[in-house]
Amino acid sequence: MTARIRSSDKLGPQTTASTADRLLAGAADLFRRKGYAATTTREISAVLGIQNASLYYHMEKKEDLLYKLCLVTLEDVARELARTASEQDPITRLKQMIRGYVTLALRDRDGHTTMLVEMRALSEGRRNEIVSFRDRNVAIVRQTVAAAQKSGQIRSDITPKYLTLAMFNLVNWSIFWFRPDGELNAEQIADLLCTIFLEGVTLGPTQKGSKRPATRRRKLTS
Amino acid sequence: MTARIRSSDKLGPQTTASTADRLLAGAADLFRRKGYAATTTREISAVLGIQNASLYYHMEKKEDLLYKLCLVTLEDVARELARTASEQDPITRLKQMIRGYVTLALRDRDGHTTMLVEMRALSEGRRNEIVSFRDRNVAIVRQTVAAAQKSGQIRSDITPKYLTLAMFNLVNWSIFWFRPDGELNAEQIADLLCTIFLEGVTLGPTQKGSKRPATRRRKLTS
DNA sequence: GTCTATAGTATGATAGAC
DNA sequence: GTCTATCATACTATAGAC
Repeated sequence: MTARIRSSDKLGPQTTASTADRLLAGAADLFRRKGYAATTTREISAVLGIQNASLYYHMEKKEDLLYKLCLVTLEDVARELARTASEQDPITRLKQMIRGYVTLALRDRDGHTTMLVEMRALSEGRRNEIVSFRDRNVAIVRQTVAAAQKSGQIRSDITPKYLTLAMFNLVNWSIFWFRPDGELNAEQIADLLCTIFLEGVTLGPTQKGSKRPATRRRKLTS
Repeated sequence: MTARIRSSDKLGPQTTASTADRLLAGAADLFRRKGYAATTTREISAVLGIQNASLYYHMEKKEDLLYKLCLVTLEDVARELARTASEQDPITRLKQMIRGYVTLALRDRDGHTTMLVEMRALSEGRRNEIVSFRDRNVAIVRQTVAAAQKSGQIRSDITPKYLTLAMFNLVNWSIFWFRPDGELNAEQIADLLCTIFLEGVTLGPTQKGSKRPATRRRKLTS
């Protein structure tokens, strides 16, 4: 079982990664930056330093790369969500899910962006498979949202469906603007988005910072 | 000055739209569903019921369609944001901006999705132009966010930059899952997201619905 | 303003040597 | 496992008739 290589992995000078892994990582990088359709197999092979034809020893067709990327990325998400299974308190579990998911997605923007926006380029059968995999992951979050409603920890005037959609809205778009060398790292963005999702941005109508002082006193961004 | 045709516009049976307008609308629809690179000029011409070559009477090259779409979509956004200029109260203005923007984006998903995700396919010069146009729009929102902080209406432990990014996160991703024939219409989604952004999802630590009863009493989704 | 015909190029993929 | 050479196809865009 060899680990996949992500652009975020800081590889040592003499790292040996299998060609299959470097292929997937290189393709993910190009797919995120240029899109799947606009990326040519020649560009992918150039990243590996091999000829276009040599790619076809490692894959059958270009679409295989996209499919595999979607699959392993969704497996990462499923694994991350499963890590929270032991937590009994719904709201604590939801926080763990959000933080874990955001951190994961921002650390592997290539895979997540490709999976989320290039999924449509897959053949119908594979697309259906990937979509239902994604939906299963979303359903796990939604169940936790519903549990947090039942325990009276989060608002119930909005259905779990839309609360969950709003949560993914809030976190997913980050993959488009996050920069690994920016002022905030992945964990900090995760905390920030988690806080906004849970608390919102409004203070009391007139008084400043009087409402939820515990989280309001320390600055979250500089 | 002829109005652009959007897929959301309910055209009467004998509507006459210029070929240029139908071209832009047809391209936007394809670009959103398949992506810019994966959409061929033959598919675009087929939507208009003309031959591939006939397209080139209306444009110079395929990229012109993408450029024009980005431009008119950003002009729509600028116009929508400008409509709030008369409002003096920062938080009220911010609400108007969010509701107006979400409603606009969801009504013209073709244009907004294309602008937001296919922008990268533009030539460098045009892309820079479009990016700075978008950034000017974002800056207008950010100023209002900053004003709402100064007036003590929203939290100041997060910088205007990240509050604004979080806001656009929350609203932009909706273009990917919103369906015009879904259970909630554009205005309802706009209200819902606006509420979550302002209030968050958390209720008090133990007591149910005791915190912000005014907005919590009526159900926002069924 | 749309047509037919086609040029010119780039693409995904294969064949077969090493 | 990678190479050179190349095929077959699809694409954007142009030329010129109507």
